Amino acid sequence: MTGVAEVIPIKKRPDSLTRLKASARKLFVERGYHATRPQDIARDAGLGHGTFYLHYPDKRACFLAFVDDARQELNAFLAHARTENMLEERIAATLNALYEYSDAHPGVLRAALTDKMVIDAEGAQATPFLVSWAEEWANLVRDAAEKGETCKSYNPDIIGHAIAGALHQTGCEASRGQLCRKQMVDNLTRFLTKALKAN
Amino acid sequence: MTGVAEVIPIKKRPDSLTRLKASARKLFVERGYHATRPQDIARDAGLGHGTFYLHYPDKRACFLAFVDDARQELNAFLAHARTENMLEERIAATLNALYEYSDAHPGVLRAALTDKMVIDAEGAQATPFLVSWAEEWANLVRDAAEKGETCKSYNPDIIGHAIAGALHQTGCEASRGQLCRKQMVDNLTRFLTKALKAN
Amino acid sequence: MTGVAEVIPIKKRPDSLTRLKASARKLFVERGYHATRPQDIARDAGLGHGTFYLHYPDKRACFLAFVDDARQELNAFLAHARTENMLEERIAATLNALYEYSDAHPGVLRAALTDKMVIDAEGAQATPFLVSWAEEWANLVRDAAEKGETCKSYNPDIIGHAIAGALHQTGCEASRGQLCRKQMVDNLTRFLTKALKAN
Amino acid sequence: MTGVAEVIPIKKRPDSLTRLKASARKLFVERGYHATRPQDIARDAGLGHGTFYLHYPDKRACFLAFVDDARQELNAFLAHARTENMLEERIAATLNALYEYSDAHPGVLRAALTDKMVIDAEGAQATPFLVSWAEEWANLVRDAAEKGETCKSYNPDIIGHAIAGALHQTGCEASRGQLCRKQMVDNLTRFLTKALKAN
DNA sequence: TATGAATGAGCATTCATTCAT
DNA sequence: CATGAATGAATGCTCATTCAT
Repeated sequence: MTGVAEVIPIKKRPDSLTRLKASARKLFVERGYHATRPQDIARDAGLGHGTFYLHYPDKRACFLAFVDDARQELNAFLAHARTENMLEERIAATLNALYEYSDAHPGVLRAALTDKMVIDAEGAQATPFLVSWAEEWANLVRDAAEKGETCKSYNPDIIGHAIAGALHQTGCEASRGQLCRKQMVDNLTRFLTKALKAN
Repeated sequence: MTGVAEVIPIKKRPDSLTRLKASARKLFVERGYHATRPQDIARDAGLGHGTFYLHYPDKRACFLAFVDDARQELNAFLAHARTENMLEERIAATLNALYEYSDAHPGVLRAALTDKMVIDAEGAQATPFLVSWAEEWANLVRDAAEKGETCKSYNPDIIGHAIAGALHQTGCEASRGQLCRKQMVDNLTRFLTKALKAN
Repeated sequence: MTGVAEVIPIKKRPDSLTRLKASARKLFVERGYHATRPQDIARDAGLGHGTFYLHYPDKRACFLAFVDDARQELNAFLAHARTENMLEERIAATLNALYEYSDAHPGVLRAALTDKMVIDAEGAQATPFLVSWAEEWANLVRDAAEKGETCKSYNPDIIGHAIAGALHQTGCEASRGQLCRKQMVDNLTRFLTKALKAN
Repeated sequence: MTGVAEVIPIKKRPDSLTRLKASARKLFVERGYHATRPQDIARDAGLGHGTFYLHYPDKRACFLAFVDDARQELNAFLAHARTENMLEERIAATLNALYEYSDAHPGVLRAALTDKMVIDAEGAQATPFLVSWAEEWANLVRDAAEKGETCKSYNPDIIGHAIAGALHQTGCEASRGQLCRKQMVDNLTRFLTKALKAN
């Protein structure tokens, strides 16, 4: 009530974009792209639905922004996993980071990995999330091969896609609570390490 | 009017359901679920759009029927692969069958594997295609483990999902023409065999 | 009630397009383009608003069709006026036909002559109604000049526009009931004849 | 804070109303009434869009003010034309003034003469621009008739509307650059003079 | 069995206007 | 005076589905 007190809530309440983002994420995860109306997002954020269009040109852009945010968030989680040295450690660290993210943001990856054809039969999402993910695994495989840690006769691109797909699918099942997290990391680490390692 | 008369036009033209199925498949593959209207399917089949509802209660049922047909078709392709004895042979045979099917029906798997949330936020597809596929791989892993061909410490369900996901993702990329079919079968066979085999 | 009776109402009731056209005309005349919603037109026609889009791709097309119908209708009225020989007679006949049409369809010309910028800031109506009208008067002036009936030093295009504008404006006022029809035809006939005639 | 201090920034920059007026005119001319949003006007004027409502109660009022300004501006142009004595001179002077204004403010007349129904299906614009214009011509005709310069058997109101319409329509075409200005004044002066003069 | 005109709930989006700062 | 985030009624249009023929 005094001038002094007013200093404290520097950011009194999250601004509308922040709230829209949170609501968009929540609803895209819960209901999927097609079952979520811009109006629902705005209402969930406690805003009039005109406000939605103050921040996004259209619904598609909002979804794409959600995907991009998820991508960056996940990258932050995965970043420290890349510092590991040994292949097996790197795989384990990556899987752990991945499932940590999944736990922290249940369903987000599943929603964000939605095939772009679902959103827009024509449009071109810069690089579909899964593809960029596959590329990262391909690089990991390539690097390891150069270091002699990995069987050299693999085509890294193919293996990259295979790994990305395996993780996506197990992740989806995990997010439906069908599979035990700990076991999953353990099994997949051993599975991938065994498949990849040099000898 | 008599049975005799009916013999003549032995099989003039495929009946309407058959034609609807073909058109539905074509359009679901080309455009995806949401961008395909019942009307488009009927028109593509050369039928009035009321006829669509003579054969399907609604659009969702039509899509589900399409998925189910694809599942059965694929199973027929995969059937003889199960007769192989050795793990590696079975894996190679399965992959070959899978990609043969993909070649014969480009895009069908991709479309049929559409996440059910895309179709219907609430509804429960009996068993999602990918899940049933994962189960089959889980069984293969379980069987092989019993025979001592496979590392016994894997949880077959987890590994089943991982394999299904890997195949789905590589299959999608293949259907976009990004990866070479032959190399893919070779790489994946070696990758999976190495990951699975006992020692 | 008998089969015989059923032959009589060959066209039982006007089909939906006919009714939409009538309602569109009525509402465009009464309220103008912007204050008329496709839904209003359909409702006025006793149809669901989806039906509107069975017949027109959009509201603009419906308006343009209305304008075109009016143009053709008016042309039919004007047709016999062209058979007259002497300039003064032709002018008088044209004016009479014009105001007959205006009486038969009050407000239609006013609405149909709506500047295209009002409908669509960008779009290009083939030939705006008033312009095509101006061209007809330009031709009349040109013909008369060749026959020596008219002062030859006029630029027919300019004069054509001037006459079209004069008739449009007087027609608008007439349709608001401000000016007496008979007097108007008489005054304008004399005015135009005097302005045009050779000597 | 004192009157003295206020003298210094004599007229730093046009005040906001002036700038709004200029932007409103520009945009109403370029895009028409319906395609111009209050927000566009304010932004074009370099002002926040709340400011618009400090000066006008609503968009309609702004448009009406634009029309009124144009009317007064044009009157100033036409004023000296009224001082001419002979009918033909007065007509020529008026036309010249009119087209001078059109050149100085291209498109303004066209926009300002927008039929009031376009702005507001119900509302009553005090006196539509074209009507007041027609009245002025009617007065000119009446005056000339009293002086014996003009054929007395015309109804001045009808002729006034006819002339106003003719000038409007030719003006529109001129503003689209279809007709030559000089020729237009010459042709119309002769046309009107011939039509009006006593004998 | 086949048709396609008709339907209207529903959707994405716009825009004139308000009001707290 | 000035601002611009916020609003929500309103709009043009789509599409899964029905039903009279």
